[in-house]
Amino acid sequence: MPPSPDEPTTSPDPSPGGAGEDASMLDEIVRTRREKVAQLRAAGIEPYPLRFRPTHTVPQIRAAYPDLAPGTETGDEVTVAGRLVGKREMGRLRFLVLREDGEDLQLFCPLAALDDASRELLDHLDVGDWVGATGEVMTSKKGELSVKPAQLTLLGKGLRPLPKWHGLSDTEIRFRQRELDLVVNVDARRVFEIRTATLAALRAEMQERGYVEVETPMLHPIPGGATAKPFVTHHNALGVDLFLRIAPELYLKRLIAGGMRRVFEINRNFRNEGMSPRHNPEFTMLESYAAYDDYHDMMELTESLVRRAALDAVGTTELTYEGRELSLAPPFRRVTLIELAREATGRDDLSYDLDVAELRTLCDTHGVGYDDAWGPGKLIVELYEELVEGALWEPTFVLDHPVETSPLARGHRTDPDVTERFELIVAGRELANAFSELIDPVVQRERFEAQARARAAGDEEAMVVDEAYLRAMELGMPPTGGLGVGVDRLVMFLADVSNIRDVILFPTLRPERP
RNA sequence: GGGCCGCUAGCUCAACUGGCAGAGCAUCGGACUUUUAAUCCGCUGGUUGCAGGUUCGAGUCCUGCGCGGCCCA
Repeated sequence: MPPSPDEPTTSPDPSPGGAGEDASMLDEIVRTRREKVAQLRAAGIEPYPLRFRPTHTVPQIRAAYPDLAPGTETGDEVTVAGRLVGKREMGRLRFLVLREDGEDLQLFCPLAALDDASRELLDHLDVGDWVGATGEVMTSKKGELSVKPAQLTLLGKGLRPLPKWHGLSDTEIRFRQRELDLVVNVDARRVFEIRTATLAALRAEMQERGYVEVETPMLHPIPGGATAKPFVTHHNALGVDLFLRIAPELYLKRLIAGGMRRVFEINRNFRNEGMSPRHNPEFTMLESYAAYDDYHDMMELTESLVRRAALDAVGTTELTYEGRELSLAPPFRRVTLIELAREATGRDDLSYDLDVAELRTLCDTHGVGYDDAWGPGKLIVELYEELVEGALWEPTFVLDHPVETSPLARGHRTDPDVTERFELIVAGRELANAFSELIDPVVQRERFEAQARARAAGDEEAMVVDEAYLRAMELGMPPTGGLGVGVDRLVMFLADVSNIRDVILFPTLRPERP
């Protein structure tokens, strides 16, 4: 944005430095703290030192002295560190509160007990600063576990104020400045601890089952492995457009063709579609493939993964989600998609053999919109998704999706209209998707060509023929079971949050334009 | 993309039908040697998201825009 020509050219940085006459409160706070930095340096105290060696973390101290009587002096000397989140002054006695790893520890500071440099520092400390302390572990008269420092060390001076005890509730600031959210809101930290534990649990379960973790490309020459709109990027040296991956599926199956018996990958996928409380443009998937397995094996694997994640991350499979009870304890209900669609429409004769015209009428009856290009399979899936999916609360394996919407799944062993595929629905949302993989390269080529025709007819999400993948299949593939699990959604259930942005540290937002 | 709601001090929030923009906490100055959101005294702090309009007068009403939330597509 060019400056207006009449405006006198000044420093582009509106922050202090110039003499801000009508300084806001924030400007004043920042300026005061910068002055404190200068004063500390003048006193020989470095506000941003190189290193520090605590002997204990705050949680370790709390765990080591679980119940000392009030007024105890242990004689034990420790060195601790953390962020200053509280400061109470009582004349020549000061109380500081250090927070580390989400736990607090009081520093009990009679000025007389401190050396000169520490006293000087104490006069320039603000809530928000990083502080180290060396001293004796003791308890106050009221029994509060404390360290009585002989020495205080400034570890990093903060220039901005911390929101104090009203917390921080502005959702936009929580997402844009996650660091502030993490400092102020204990619950934010809890959610991401659950996320970390969930990822660890998923990896552990896969590794124990003999799956090897691999990394496949994020930059794809053609998008594939799912029906979704991709992000496009450009490689300058090669002079070609590349696509951020919408799914790792095809690369992982090429590894199965290459003889890697069991593989999995946990990483980001990117889909260039609308955003919502349940969709972030980049999201994390666990995808796995196992030679010799079919989708029944994948159901068993899914149940184990979900149970393991719940037990490891929150200690139980019996959750509360959005105020309702939700049990993630296997076994999960199994029911075919066509049965659910029949129940919802009251049409026992519903089948993939029905006329498109009749199915469209049925959609109209139930207020379900459709596209002219859709065949019977897609129309029935739409009926199911609109009328049933959102109402499935307890974990449910919805089985046997039609061929039309499942170009990478193999045909069902007994029913030619459908594939051996399932989606796991929990609380009305798709948590996992799996199939007995299609391993016949001739059939796969036909499926790709059908997709290409749909694409040519205007379906932007339809797949493109992937010759590299077909070549791998033509090398010969063993029977293969494949599974994808939406990690963000799993964490949402475990942490009981409704907005996907609460489980992603830095969710995608429209850029700030101050 | 559409509908609804929100945006006021660093934070959390007030401000009636259009009538002097406020409080608590934080900041700053002072008192205080066992506090726990310490307390007490005093002082600061505003482009009411942005731009325009109506009006004697707009945080409030109208139009457009920005960002966010929820619902829908």
